[in-house]
Amino acid sequence: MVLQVRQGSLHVLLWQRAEPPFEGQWALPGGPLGEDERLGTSLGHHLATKVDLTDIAHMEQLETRSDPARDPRGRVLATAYLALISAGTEPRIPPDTAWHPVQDLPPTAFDHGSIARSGRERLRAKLSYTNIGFALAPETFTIAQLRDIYAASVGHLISATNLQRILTRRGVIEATPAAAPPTAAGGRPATLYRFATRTLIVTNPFAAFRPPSMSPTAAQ
Amino acid sequence: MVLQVRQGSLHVLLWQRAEPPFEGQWALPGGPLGEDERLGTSLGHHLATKVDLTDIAHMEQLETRSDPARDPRGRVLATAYLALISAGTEPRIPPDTAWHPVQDLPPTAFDHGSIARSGRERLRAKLSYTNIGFALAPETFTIAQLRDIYAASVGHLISATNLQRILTRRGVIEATPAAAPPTAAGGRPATLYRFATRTLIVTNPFAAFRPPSMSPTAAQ
DNA sequence: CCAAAAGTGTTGGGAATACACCCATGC
DNA sequence: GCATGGGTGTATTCCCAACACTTTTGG
Repeated sequence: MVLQVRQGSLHVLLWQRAEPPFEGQWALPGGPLGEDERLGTSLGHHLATKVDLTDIAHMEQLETRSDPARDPRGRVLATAYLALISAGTEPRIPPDTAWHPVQDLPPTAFDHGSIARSGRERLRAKLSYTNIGFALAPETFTIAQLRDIYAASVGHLISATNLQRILTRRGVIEATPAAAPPTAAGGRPATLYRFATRTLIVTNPFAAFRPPSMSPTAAQ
Repeated sequence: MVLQVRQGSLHVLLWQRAEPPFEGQWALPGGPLGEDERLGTSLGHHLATKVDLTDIAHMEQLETRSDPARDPRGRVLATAYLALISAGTEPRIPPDTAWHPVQDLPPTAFDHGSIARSGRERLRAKLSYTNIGFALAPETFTIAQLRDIYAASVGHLISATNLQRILTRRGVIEATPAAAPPTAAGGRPATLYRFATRTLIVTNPFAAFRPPSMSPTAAQ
């Protein structure tokens, strides 16, 4: 499943089925596994060829669905992946695909609605203890932009003030020398930030049960 | 993969292969998926019939491995599961299987060593933000016993004092009226505790980015 | 009475929220 | 100057680790 923050809310790319089963309903892009492929590279090929998606900022495996009744044509196993695209990039997509808000899905084929919701949960959880936001944000961004991306992904308001402090204290984002000019309405120019690393890193490993005498200063 | 805390450390149940490939090396128990089964029930059947395991306290899916070279005989997809057994139960197991400490594995077949380590990581993480300890602990237990189980699973010392406070504050464990008698060396009798619920519950959902004005008191 | 084990009180620090306040720009 | 948006200072709260201290048993 491909997720992107668009117009202030989290969207998933869906493909409208032209044939039964589930004709006319919306499905996640994907396809059968090639004989000598891994699941991840297979999905990469399907996304590139079918929906012309090549600029995926992060991809990870979600879960494998195995209900024998999930496909009326017979047993089909499906391994779902989470793929993220940075806000602002506008991939060319075929006419039978469209972006849909995850919190307001159209009728979906198979168990794809449930997969989309579980992918959203995975993203929401990882935003709070990893740097996975790098895959949703553009190369550089203002804190206000990043706050909107986080808010759209987790589904509730986020304080820009605290977001900046949390992510800088953890070393997830860093300021660049550049600044974004204010709009016509005025206002102070916003510092442009970037993610310190653009590969997935767990930044908040221990919610509790820290090892003894692993003081936060020693953790540096 | 079946995990249990035994003799103060986390063990995994392995089966010694009698035939090539990987003859003599140790593999995770499992087997092919039946035509009309789900992955989870299939694994349940394999564990029950092959290694006589029926008392699994918790099971969840880990990940699906798809490297075309992971099995020299040809392409085999494998979906790994994490299955936990309560400490103290002693399942009958066939003679060609044995418990091995996860931190000191024998030579393993396929990618099963890597799967075992990733399962341990999943368990370690979930211990800190869910009640998953219910699946490793017996029905009732003293805090000292629970501390040993947690320490074996996460791999470092745990303070019984703080463990008790954290888990009771979160409502994960609760005291029973009963107490365990002290040993011959004396000492105050230990209160017996139990897990409030014995199904998986996320108890620490927000490591950061809590919704606004969701005060911890209002969260009750 | 003493050793041993369990449990409670208490202190200190780090992290996160909330909010007041200051900064820099356009008009 | 004033509105607007960006950023910092700071108080409060909560959570957790650490450790001292009390409780309850066996010998």
